[in-house]
Amino acid sequence: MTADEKPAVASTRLRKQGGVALWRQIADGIRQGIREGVLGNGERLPPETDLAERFGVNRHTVRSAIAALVQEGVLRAEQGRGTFIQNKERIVYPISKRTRFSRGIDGQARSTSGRMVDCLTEVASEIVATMLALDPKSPVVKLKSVSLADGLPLSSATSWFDSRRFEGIGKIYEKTGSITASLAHFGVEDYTRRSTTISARHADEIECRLLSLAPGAIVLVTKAINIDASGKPIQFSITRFVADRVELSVSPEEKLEAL
Amino acid sequence: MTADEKPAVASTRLRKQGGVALWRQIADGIRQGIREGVLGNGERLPPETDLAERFGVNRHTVRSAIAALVQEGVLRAEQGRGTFIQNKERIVYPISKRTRFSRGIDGQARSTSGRMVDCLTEVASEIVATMLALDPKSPVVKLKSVSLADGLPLSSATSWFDSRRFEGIGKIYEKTGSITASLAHFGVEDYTRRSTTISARHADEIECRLLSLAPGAIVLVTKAINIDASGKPIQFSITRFVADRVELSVSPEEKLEAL
DNA sequence: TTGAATTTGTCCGTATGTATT
DNA sequence: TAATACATACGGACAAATTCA
Repeated sequence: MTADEKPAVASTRLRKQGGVALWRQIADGIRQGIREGVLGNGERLPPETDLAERFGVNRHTVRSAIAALVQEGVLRAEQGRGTFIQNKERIVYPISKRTRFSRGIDGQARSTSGRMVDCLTEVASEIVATMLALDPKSPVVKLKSVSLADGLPLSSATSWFDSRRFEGIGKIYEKTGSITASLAHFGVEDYTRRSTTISARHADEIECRLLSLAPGAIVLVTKAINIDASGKPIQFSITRFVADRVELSVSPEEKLEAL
Repeated sequence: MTADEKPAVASTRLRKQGGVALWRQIADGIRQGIREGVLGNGERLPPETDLAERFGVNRHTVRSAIAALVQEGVLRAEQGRGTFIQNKERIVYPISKRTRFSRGIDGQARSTSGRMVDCLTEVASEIVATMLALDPKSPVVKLKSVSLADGLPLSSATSWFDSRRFEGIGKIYEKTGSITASLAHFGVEDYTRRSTTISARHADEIECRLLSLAPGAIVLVTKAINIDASGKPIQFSITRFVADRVELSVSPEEKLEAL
């Protein structure tokens, strides 16, 4: 280790002041260091023990600060390796009358892919039946999938289809990796989005596992209904986007119609 | 304390098992208790010391679990009072060509109000100038406001307007509490939304203070451009919604046009 | 392949501060 | 004022994952 290496973070010895908790002051210090560009994307933070010594606090106090920044998505901690600055560039995902997954993120990532996680036929819940305008307890196909961009998980989607109209859509999707192509296989030439609702919350355990997220990560949740040319609902889907990697864009129709 | 009070949470003595951290097991236990309705909305959790004893762990271990659930928005901790179950009902906020704040949440809350936080004239940043289609470094009015529903903060918005066209819009907004009314005062009969982008992240310190949020809370961030009848941008705004209280709805135009 | 060093993760115990009741 | 309950900070110990000689 060289003696004159640049200080990764300000090392001003902190003391209780102004009623602001020490761990908050440390978190702010690291956040500022990142904003000022002292620490670039992907770079490694000094070990917790070093930081503790520099700030003149216990290791646990530094850990509280780091934990908060991991929650915010500013840092990423890896056991045995270190703590790193987290890239925050987001892929823009357009939501419009003609929302299509592959079209949406086309060109923004070097590679995109989709993988089916699960597919089964079940009895429609009250919500699903309403969304698909089916009789209560109609059989529906439930299809769960994960999409990746540049090898990293981007979103996880659960879709429901009328089982009588789209029986076996899971197998088609498994082959094509595309909802649009799968629907076309059943004679759906075109479909449009009737409605989308958007909310945000922390990812639960299952989502963390499926999307390789740290506990406490945020997901952007969209619930959407797609309808065919005659206006009949054909797909109800709940998609959980990794909030750190995605920005949704509600664009005017004309732009995408031109495609 | 009565001897036969209902157990607020399962009190199975936990031990290291399956490689799952103790504090995670406890968090899952509490989460499950809420899902199963053992703990209702607003009810108080037993004190940390009690929980620690019941689970057979140190108080800090329980604190880790509670901290995670506070982050998730499941619980709310109040120093000196206790820890409570957090209400999670959301207000639906429609986003469409004719997005209007007051119209949007009308009828979903008993009362709504807006308050101006700050208003000043500044030189447009590169982004703001681009969004408003102004020459670089043009003077712009920056207006910051907070909206409440049923007395609780719902969102905080920062808007920019061309200072030459909308000079003094701050004073009008302060009186009317409505952007639509303020713009009408400057002869803008009608305006529509050109674009909206939506992302989610943790609230920063300033947002936590302004919106009365616990550190670690999530905000849904929308960036929007409104244009007048001739297509000229008149407002660029960044709105931070409290994610626990809001769900955005991208609705087809026809519905709101009918209003 | 092994094993030591490094680094983050979990848990315990204790003490003190601060807000509420 | 006193008791209660959450917040912060310190110290120590060991586990688990990674890296590297």
